[in-house]
Amino acid sequence: MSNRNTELPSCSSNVVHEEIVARVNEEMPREESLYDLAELFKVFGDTTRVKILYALFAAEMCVCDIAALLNMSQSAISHQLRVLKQARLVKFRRQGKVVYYSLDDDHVKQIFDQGLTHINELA
Amino acid sequence: MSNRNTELPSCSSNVVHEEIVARVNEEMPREESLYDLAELFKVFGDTTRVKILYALFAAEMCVCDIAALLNMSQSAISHQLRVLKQARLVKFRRQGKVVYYSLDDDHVKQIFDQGLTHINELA
DNA sequence: TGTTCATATGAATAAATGTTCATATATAAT
DNA sequence: ATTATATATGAACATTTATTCATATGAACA
Repeated sequence: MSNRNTELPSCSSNVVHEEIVARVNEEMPREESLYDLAELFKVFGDTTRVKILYALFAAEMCVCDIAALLNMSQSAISHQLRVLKQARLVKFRRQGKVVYYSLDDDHVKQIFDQGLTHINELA
Repeated sequence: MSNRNTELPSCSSNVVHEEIVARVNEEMPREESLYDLAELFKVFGDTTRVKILYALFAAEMCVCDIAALLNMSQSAISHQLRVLKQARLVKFRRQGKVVYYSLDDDHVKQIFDQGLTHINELA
């Protein structure tokens, strides 16, 4: 994912609508926000992680429970929980040997619901 | 702790909280919805595509404009527009040699705004 | 102490993905 | 027709990523 900064564009510039490009450029959010946004959605862009988050919408669960629910290995779940943890989407508490995970964010559900709305309207 | 041994996965099942797993399993959306949702977010999970969509929030634009705006090759933009087209997030119209792209969805902006809200509250 | 068990993690592997390069397609103009 | 130009697309390449396997960590308990 490299972004070289060469100078002018690829098309011959009499086709580029300079005013529009300039105006849109003004209205674009900061580069960093766009990057962070893509990073957030990247976390949501995996079936396993989506399933884990939906599971945690319903209840706090231990790693073992989640693995059982999704019929996947403990290791796979643990790796993905780490991703969710790093994105600050889940939190956890330890109780003896067992680690319980739960949601650490209020927006996820809303974002997912919006996404489902979009999907359902396509169908 | 009484426990049947179903032949579920990885951890020894006396730790799995069967009732919780069963209940959560009931509440999970259909497998297909979860898959589609992840696919949708996968589309949002790339900086270039996020930028393109934000650009189209502001105005209808031709491929050349977008390439100029983002300082990227026409080919790269065209490839990504194809992904957005397949996800039915953008539509286009042809006018002579120029193809103009615009948004084909009302939810994207809302989803993105939710995402930005999330990000900003982390900061 | 040593054992057991739930979870975490590093390394390896396979699969997916974004960009570039070269080229094809489609439209307009000469 | 021929040329020019805006866009699309296939192949190649590099990079990222999800899972597995083996093993480490950390807590309870005999």
